[in-house]
Amino acid sequence: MQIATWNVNSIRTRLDHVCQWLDATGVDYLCLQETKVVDAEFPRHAFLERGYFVYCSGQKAYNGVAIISRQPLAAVEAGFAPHLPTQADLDDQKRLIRAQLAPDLTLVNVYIPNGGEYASEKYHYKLRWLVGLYNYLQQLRGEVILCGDFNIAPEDKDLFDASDRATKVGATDAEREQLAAIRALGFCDAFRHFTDAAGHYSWWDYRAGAFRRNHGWRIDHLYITTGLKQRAQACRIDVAPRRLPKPSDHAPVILTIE
Amino acid sequence: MQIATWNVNSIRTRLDHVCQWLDATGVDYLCLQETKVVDAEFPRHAFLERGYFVYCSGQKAYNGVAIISRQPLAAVEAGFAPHLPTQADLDDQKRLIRAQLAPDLTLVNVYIPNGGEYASEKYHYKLRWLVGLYNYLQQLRGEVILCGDFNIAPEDKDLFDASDRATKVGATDAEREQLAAIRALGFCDAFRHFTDAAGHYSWWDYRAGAFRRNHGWRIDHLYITTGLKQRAQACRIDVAPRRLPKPSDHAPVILTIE
DNA sequence: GTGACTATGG
DNA sequence: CCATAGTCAC
Repeated sequence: MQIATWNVNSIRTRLDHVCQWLDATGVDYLCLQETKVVDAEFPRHAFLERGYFVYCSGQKAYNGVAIISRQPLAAVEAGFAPHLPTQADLDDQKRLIRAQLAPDLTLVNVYIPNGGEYASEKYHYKLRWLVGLYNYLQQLRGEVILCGDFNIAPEDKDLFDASDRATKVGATDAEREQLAAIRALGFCDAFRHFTDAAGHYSWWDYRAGAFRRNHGWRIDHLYITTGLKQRAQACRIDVAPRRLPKPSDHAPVILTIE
Repeated sequence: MQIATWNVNSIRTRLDHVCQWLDATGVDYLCLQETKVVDAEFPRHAFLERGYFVYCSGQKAYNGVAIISRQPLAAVEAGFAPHLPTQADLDDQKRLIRAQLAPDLTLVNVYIPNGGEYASEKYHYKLRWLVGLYNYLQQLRGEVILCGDFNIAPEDKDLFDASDRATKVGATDAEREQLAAIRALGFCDAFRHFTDAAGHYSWWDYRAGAFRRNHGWRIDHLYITTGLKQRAQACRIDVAPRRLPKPSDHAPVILTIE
């Protein structure tokens, strides 16, 4: 079974790339972020005709998440509110969708805020959102796959240049600590389960030839609860779509579990 | 010798179409309108590497004209001012470029204002501009090829629906009278030299499936002075580029003279 | 409908 | 650098 996460930076603009990639890889579950489209205008047709089911939670212009699945999914819920009505205010931005893959297996797909400038309004919103996510995950039961665009490089080896990281959003202590707290709920970074190597990235800025020079960040992650660790067989980043004309700035990350 | 006129609706966006078309037809002179780019950013390279010379007069976002020529051209001048400094005010918008093709042969490439709504400011500007063009042409000597996007259908058979034409900009009496005055300087509509047939158009609105239904207008013209009439061998509209994906709303018109 | 502009977000 | 929205022009 293959589960992938991909920030597509507009599903309408990237539809051809995503469909070609789905046809080539045949992943079972594809978690998308930054779909940038309201649900009524999500291009479901392309997925339906390939035998996939579409579950999405989007908005105009920004954010938006979706799960594309070979199987129809149960208990699909968007946002925090269904489980944590106290933090329904964080649902104005469409950044979370979850589904039940099996009686004991939940899939959570997140698009964690970018964070803007260090110490800005957006930065604090990102930290607040991470607390919200912590609360949300805490009340889940059973095995969980938590994936998406986290906009956080967990370690210095997960970004090409960790200098000045005290104020480098995506690599600051406060963000990493929030992510560590989430991990402490029982999650394992599936990519790091297989390699310690530096230089593996999932995002490269469009500017300044960042991809060509491999000036990237590993910010797209798949986290798995302990019960899934022994079933995990591989986790890799597929750089190929980032090489295509008019690519997303992110590459998909694929987890294979038996 | 082939001379063509084509409103490309952005030379940067249409560069591939124009180059393919140049390669296929090998026209000697190509007059462009609505290049929508300042001279410094005109994509000359694509033409230079095909053995063409580029002469352009453009501005940001709107208007802009250019002559692409197999031969280097002499006496290239942009706007009215070089010959009629009194109407230099009409040169704020880049709508005219001329060149000497031979000692006795001048090529004038124009992008006549669209005219907006009937009786609007823009409509009156169009009529003023036509007077300016009349004055400009009057002082030229020798044979002249005057071509471009005139935004005027000379006769009712030159548009798909001539009803309500009293207020239909592009087909009003005032515009046609100005065009007739210009023609009376000694010009012949090269296209009409070869056919009287209706239903031949050079522009179709992007909206409402206008092209598919052939709801067009013949507003792109090549006018030739009497001395050139006997040398004219054909004048045709090439509809093929309008069928391509992401086309200009205009088709090129080609005059063949011996 | 298409393109270019400005602004914003990333 | 890329994508979106809103605006304007055609």
